[in-house]
Amino acid sequence: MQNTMRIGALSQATGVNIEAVRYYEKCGLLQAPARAANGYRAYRREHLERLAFIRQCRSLDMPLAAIKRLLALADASMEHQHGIEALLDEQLQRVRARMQSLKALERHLGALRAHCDADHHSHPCGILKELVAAAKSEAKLASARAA
Amino acid sequence: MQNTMRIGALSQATGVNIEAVRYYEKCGLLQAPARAANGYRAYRREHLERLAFIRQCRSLDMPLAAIKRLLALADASMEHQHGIEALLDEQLQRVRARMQSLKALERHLGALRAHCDADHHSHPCGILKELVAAAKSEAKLASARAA
DNA sequence: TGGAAACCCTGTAGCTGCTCCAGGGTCAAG
DNA sequence: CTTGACCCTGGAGCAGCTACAGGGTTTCCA
Repeated sequence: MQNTMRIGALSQATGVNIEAVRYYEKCGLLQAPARAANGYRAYRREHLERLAFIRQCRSLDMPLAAIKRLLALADASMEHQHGIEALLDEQLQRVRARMQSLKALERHLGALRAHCDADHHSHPCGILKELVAAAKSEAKLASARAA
Repeated sequence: MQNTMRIGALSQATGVNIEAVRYYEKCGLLQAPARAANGYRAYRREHLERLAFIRQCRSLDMPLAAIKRLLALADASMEHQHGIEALLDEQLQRVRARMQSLKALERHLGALRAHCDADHHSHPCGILKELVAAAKSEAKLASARAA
């Protein structure tokens, strides 16, 4: 038995889109596999594992460049503890920063939405007025800055 | 006095990049302004206000398409309360969903990082082992699925 | 044995929301 | 008269894919 699989099988097995698999190869994340006589890619177990690894990292929302660095570290040796911690911390920071701004955003949107509900009965669309008013006062400041 | 401004002034006043201003015009968010004899764009107060409005919305992280819809509603009349609420709710949902996934992500990363600290003294790089192991077991499942 | 369906290949264009650049024209100050 | 600051258009680039188009190959069933 030859334990190789074609791209379709790999895709099916991992749940990774065929085009994405080829994309990872093009970016140098997934090793280029051997080719069959007809030019079809012939993947082996190591590819499957590496692809799974990539997806693990992607599920942690790491950018491809970071994964590439991580793979380089892993390929080189297991000794680069420090680099890996740094990578992870970096990623954690990205995530936390993004979450902070989303929280602020949620408060903002929530306030706007509440305003709308409150106004609802008396007069139409407080939200839009709110946004427009905010924009106008911004605009006023802006034209002041300009002058 | 003619109270028109050129793109540079508008950009300066609002803090919006010149290229972004032109981009908004191209996308149909910002009305195309009149042109001076030399072809330069001549903006007026209404443009400034609209640009400020767009930025307000962008600061709420609304996609341009949503802002466009909102502007259409606003231009048509103030009566479309319902559409606007829906738009806002939609946006709120996007934000909350994204936040949920970021929270899960943070837990994940945090756990991994803690694992690393714990292992630190005994043997090198628990994280990488962790990730590799996860990838391998995923790969095993995957090849089972494939067979 | 024939022919359709399912698979594979490469290369390119599209998505979002900009940013940056090349290769020009315009205008005021020194 | 030239230098520098401003403006124009059109196109490429970023991430991380996805979705073609336009070909070749394999497989299965009658």
